[in-house]
Amino acid sequence: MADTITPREEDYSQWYIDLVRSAKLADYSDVRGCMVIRPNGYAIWEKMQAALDGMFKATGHVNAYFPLFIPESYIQKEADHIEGFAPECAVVTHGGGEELAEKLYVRPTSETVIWASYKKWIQSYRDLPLLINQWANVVRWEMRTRLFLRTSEFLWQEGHTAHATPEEAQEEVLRMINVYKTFAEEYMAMPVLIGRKTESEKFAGADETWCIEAMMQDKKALQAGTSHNLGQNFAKAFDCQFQSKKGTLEYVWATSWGVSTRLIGALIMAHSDDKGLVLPPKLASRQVVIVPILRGDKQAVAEKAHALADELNSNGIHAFVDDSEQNSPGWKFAEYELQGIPVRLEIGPRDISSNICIAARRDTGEKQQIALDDTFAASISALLDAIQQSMFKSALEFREANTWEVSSYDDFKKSIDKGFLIAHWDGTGETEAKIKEETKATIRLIPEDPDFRKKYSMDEPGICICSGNPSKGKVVFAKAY
RNA sequence: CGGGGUGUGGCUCAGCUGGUAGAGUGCUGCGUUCGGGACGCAGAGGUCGUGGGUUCGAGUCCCGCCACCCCGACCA
Repeated sequence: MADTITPREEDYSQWYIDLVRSAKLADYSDVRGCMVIRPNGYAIWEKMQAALDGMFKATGHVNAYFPLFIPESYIQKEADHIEGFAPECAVVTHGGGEELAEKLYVRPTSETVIWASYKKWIQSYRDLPLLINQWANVVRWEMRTRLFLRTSEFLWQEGHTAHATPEEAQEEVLRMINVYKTFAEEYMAMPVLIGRKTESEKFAGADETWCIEAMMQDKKALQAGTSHNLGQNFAKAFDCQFQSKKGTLEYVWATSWGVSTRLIGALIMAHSDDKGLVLPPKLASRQVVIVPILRGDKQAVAEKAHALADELNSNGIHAFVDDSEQNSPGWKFAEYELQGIPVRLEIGPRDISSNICIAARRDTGEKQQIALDDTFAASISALLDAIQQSMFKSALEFREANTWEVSSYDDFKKSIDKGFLIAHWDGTGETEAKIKEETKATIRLIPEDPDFRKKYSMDEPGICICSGNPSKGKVVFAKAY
């Protein structure tokens, strides 16, 4: 037997760790809180990068790269920013054997170093908008880490844009949070709620933070992406002004937005099961594994398997054959299920003689016969599409089945482990903090999707579940990662 | 930072009242197998986290240190 995975029912947290390690997605490193992303895990990140990068370019953004090291004086320029990030920064004090005149912060995020450049690049309204994205690693010295979900160093992308008007900036904030939503739903097959963060949950240095929130299989919430409206905060901190068409000097309006390797954790916790990883076909670098049953005329079986793989690959489906004789077919079935390959094809002598093969889908485990005629590639392609759709559908059904409206605080406290709770809130930070203190639930977001708001009649005024004060509308509470 | 746990072949771990290190799995070779984690035979592989101490003798007992993991408070 290979590694065994703790069942989700028994210990969800241990299941997650067991899965990450036995599917060879990541390993712990010898440095606290850091992980090695193994090829199986990195392949998922590469697929994510490719899809997102295409979407960023399609919305007019370009890539650039800014330095890892940030002078201490930069970090200190924006008051909320330093307050939010300084405690969790790694700081370089020595270089080349000598103490540095100014400490260098290993970037926890790049607003400051980027705005130092933007100040030099922006003089006129003609220089705007400036739409730049960077793929990079960042370091945050978190107190408690968890593979993919929160590591000391992680990979991400961060978009940083500069605009001439607040309206344009806000449009950008919404455009990008919607790009994330599209990516989460169409590629990750993971439904998300879109909305705003409360004052206490927003990004350090932002006027407003938008986010997408997903529900994991243990019914906890995970923030999967954020898009911030930075107002003129960083422009003022870095004295970045431009001359408008009218000739006046004005501060630039800014946004920033990012998603990280945390998405891999989200993907795992949204779909995978006790047998291992379950990957949506669009994010699987290997979509189909062909396992030949090598008996009888072994060579003929192996050749047929390779011919099928070739046919799939030439139709844009990523297929490969495992014809090694070291491991039995049973071993291969289990191994590729662990690795989350969406479709497995079995082909043996008796299939060849009846001109079929057996297809097993990873998400449901269902097996079906596929005809080996000129409809073959189209059948597999349709099967992959069906898997992608059905994964999204079941995740959505799961979220909907675990979203509840509650109207009393007693009910709220009793229901908090049951998923997303929709309840009235008086809008104050005090109440928010009290609820968090007493129930560990936080306000995940103030949803903006009109259909969602309507479904739960979120715009109707009411009474705050905790304070009993008037509430202008409902928000979504949950325990979160 | 508080609480808990663990450091012994690549991995997971066993090792009792101290006597000079073992299993499963993985790995290498050969052969038989192969439609749900097959089997036989033969091999390779360990300064027992680290520094001291007790002892004729320490993986085991004592003291210190280090590291990592898990559960909480903080965060993407």
